[in-house]
Amino acid sequence: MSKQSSEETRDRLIEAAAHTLRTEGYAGTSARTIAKSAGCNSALVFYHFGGVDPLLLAALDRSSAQRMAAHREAAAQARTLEELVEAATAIYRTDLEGGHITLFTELVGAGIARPELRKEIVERAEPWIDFVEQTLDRVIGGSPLAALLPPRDLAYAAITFYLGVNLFTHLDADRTRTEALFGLAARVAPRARLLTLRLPRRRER
Amino acid sequence: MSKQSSEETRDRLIEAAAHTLRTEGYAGTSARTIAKSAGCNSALVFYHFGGVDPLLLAALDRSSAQRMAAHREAAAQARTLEELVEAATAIYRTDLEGGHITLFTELVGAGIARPELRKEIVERAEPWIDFVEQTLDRVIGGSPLAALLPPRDLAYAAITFYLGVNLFTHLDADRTRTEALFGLAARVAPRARLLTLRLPRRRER
Amino acid sequence: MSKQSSEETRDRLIEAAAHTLRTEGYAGTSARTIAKSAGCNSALVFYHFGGVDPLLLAALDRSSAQRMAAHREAAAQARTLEELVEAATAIYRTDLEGGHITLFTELVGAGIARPELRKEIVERAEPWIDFVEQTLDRVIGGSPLAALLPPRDLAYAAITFYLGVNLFTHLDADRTRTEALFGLAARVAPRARLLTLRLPRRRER
Amino acid sequence: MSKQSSEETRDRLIEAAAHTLRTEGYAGTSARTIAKSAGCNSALVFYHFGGVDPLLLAALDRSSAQRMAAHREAAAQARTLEELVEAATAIYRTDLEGGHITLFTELVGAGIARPELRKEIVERAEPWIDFVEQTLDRVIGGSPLAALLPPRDLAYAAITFYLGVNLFTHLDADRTRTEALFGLAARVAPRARLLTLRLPRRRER
DNA sequence: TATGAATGAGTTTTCATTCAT
DNA sequence: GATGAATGAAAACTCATTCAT
Repeated sequence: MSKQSSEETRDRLIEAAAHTLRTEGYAGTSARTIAKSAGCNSALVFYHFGGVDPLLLAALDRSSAQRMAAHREAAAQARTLEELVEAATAIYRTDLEGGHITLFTELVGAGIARPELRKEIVERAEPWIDFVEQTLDRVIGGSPLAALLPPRDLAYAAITFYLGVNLFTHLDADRTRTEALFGLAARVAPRARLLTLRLPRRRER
Repeated sequence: MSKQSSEETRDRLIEAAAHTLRTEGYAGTSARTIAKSAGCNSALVFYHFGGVDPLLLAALDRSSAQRMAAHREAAAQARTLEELVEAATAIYRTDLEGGHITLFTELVGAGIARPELRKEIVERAEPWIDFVEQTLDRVIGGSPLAALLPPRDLAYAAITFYLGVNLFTHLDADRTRTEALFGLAARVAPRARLLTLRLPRRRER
Repeated sequence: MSKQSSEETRDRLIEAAAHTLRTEGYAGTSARTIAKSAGCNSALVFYHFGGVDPLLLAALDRSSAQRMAAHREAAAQARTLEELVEAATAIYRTDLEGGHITLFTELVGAGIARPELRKEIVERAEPWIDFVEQTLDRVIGGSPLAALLPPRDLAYAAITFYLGVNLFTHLDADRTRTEALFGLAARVAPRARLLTLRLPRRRER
Repeated sequence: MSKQSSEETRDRLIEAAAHTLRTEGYAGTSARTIAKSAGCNSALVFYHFGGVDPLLLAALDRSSAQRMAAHREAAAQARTLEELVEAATAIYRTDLEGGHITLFTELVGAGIARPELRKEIVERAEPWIDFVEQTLDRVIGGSPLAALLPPRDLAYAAITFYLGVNLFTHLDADRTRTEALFGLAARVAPRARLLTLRLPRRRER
């Protein structure tokens, strides 16, 4: 019926995969449901991507690429830890509205139960850890704080935390709780450098 | 063939469910695989528990009850934030070795894609948030630190973080990274009260 | 818990079977659903009756016995064909309200698909054919009408018709249609004897 | 293994469904038994028809279409009520031999216990009521008999009766009884117009 | 008499995947 | 490139039935 370019079909499938994953969840996402949403035959999922999971990973990659470009720019503006927390908060809200969190979390959830997926997911987290590390290094690198909290570890902590936040946001309908976490971070960030002061002898408690 | 007490069979099924979930993941866990592992007929899963998910939740409940008892005791020993971080680190290691993290994380992962499960999982997280809050309240309640970091919010942060840690531990084979996070916490904890000092005017960066 | 007499339990099961059949239909009637409604263990269905179908037949027998007693009395009042049609109409309405039609029709429907049941059902129709035949014989026996329409055949026709009526009443929500059938019979009955007049030569149509 | 045209497979499935329903009854008719009889995979029942019941209804529709075409022609030949009864008798015998009665009655029986099926079955009875009404209207319309026995009501009575006949034929192995019913009708039909004569005063009985 | 545990066979349904066209 | 037919495996779940107690 339709003589479309390969590229266009792949594109439609990726969009449909992302959409289905976001609206139906991984459990409701199959070659058929994706294909129906894309308006094409489900065999194309295998023809173009080799399977359902590779297609979903392609959707994740597209989502990640978009976010990475946008977030890199946003993070580049931050000069202090406070600004960085502000940026992270904005990033979280953008990700949430854009459905990226849902997309990502659904795949993480699926990966938990499927070793093949697991590997792919973890690989795709590395660039983000690097990104956060580089950003932290730029902002606090060389400072006494960086000596106490090495950017690499801090990056890993941030990503781990963000993963938990994503999960909770997804599981729990109550958004105020996750928002409170960013509020907490905003209150701590400007004080973080205090952590590097000389520690007075502690009075017995 | 052999008529056993209900309790014993239920017990075997719960153990088998936990074991299957830990070794095969949620994707490999079905009434059949559980029953095979328990050495009984798969219809018993429905007879005794009404379905697969209720059985898995029963397994989670058993795991949670055991952990809650043990961890409550461990946490009760902690008098300072440092000791609390130490306790949390020990808890994490115990949970990891005991397979509790895998069990819990598999169910969280499954819950992501299944709204019915989601509800149950979130409900089962509440007692843990309460537990952490109470513990924090006992240790830092009334201090200036508690004013900056309200135990309720901190508890939520801790659980969120722990959730992220569980996930990463489960996804990523490399355990040194998660261990590093606890090391970070151990270095920060004794300095946390510095955060409450008066903030000197910041030099322009 | 309850030490009841065998008779009482059988009774409760029979009532429960009738009730379940009426409200849930044969498809929703199993040893378990009946037992639950009777408030006893489903194994008792087999202990007391040997299976689900024998129990349902027992329920049918009880229903039939009640109806036969009542209907025999009602039919005995009828002296003419008109009165007999009136009585039949009343019987239909009573059966409908009493749930007998549902009970019977559900079993007939089940019997259609199950040869073992079929036999039992047919056997249980015989006394009714006899009853109708006897009644017709009393009312029109010896008359010219009986020569044209032998009571035995007429009885079989009536039962067949009643079976069809039961079925349609059960399948079709619109009761006015079946009511119209009885209206038709009421109009024909007083004229039936006209059928026995000498047939005039027919004009070509 | 072998890729055939959709039409051919659908056809085989419909034939197999009709055959299974006729020989095994609704209780013995499942996606598996049908597919085995059709020599194909049982998933095709769902692929092509969406379920077992839709397939069975398709089989009924095919059977009905064939019968409607043939019976319409046969009924069109009848000019008098006698001829109509003859035609109906022939129709009954044809339906019986062709297995249509079994097919239809099995589905009616199944519909009794299944509300979803019920609706479909009743809908499929309407065209037959219309057909009988039209035929009666053509044959006795405008006559005094039609005033006494309105074709619409008579059609409903005929279908109800035929339903009962189908049922009894199906339940009871003894065909002579149902044959006797048609004999009865054959004797009454030529006399039916007598019903419209003026009713003489009845002697007290 | 009554119970509840247990079983095996059966059901519908969905899925990833392959393949001829 | 794209389609629709086909397949086999697997899922959750229900049922009649048996049996030790």
